[in-house]
Amino acid sequence: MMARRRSATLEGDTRAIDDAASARLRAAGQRYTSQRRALVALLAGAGSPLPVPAILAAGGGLTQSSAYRNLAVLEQAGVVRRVVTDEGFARYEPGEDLMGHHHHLVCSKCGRVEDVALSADVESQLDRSLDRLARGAGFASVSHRLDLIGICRDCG
Amino acid sequence: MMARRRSATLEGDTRAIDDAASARLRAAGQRYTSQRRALVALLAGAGSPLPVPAILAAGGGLTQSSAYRNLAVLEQAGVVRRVVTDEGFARYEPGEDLMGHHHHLVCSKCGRVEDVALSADVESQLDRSLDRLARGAGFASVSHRLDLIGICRDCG
DNA sequence: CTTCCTGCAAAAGTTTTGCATTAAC
DNA sequence: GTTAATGCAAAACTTTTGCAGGAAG
Repeated sequence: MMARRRSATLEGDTRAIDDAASARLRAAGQRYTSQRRALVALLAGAGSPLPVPAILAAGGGLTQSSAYRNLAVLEQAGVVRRVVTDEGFARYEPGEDLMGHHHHLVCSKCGRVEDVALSADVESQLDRSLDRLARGAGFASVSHRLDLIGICRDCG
Repeated sequence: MMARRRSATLEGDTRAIDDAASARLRAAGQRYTSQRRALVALLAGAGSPLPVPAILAAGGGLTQSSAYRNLAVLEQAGVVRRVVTDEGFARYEPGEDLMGHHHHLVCSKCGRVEDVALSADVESQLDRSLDRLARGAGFASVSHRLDLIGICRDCG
């Protein structure tokens, strides 16, 4: 079955994500330590962006300060992405090009966050519209962040 | 010239926004004090969402705690909206139905935020797609938040 | 006069930083 | 061996809360 949609990204492939992370950190002059490896594996397997407390609770045995420091390094290397919601704290997920471009369904009651993808044609039409809009406003090299806010099945 | 696009919202009309704010606060059992009036006027005239330090610096003479408390009250009454970016602090703007539905152009270098609107047809097609997507995931009553991230003319 | 709002001060929460120690290359 | 990563503790920062005094209805 080759029905899985083709993609230029590494999607759920943990091994490939690990390799990419290694290469990018090396390129950035950073070491790929076991803590960082564990962080990347945890985020890659999570299916939704994780807040720092959840990362600490996952048992990797890392300190709060190391978590923040390593996440910052991984973010700068383009391996992870910092996701903000209106919860008052940040969440982290693998970078766009590792996970594939996607959006978030956010429950406004419980804060639950789920990954979702837009269909390719809607996404590309949106991209074109946003590009035009941004150019008109003098903004360059535009990406976008689209979140859906609603009530999840458990809270509804 | 009446070329200004028709809209069901109050858009830039400060007087109408003030009246609406008054009505909503009364309906919520809250008073429309001079501080709150000043807050609403400030946000309505700003053209982009303001962080609390900027609100304090605007000279209204209000305290930090009063600013946060009043913004929370105004948010619950549906008069203002709390906007989160990845800056580590929140910004505030007049509520959607007062300002009109719009999005934000965010400069990833300097943090500058500008209001922009999508064309009506792109917006409505997007709405339909997102509704379908959310329903499929079991989410109800969905709104969306779309930000464009790029480099502004001053930073480019 | 009763209720809510305001200011001041302290607390709570997340994230950052300093410094000595340990691990990676 | 040299350089960078880690743990612990303290600090910085945004936001929230307690409480006494003051304004609004």
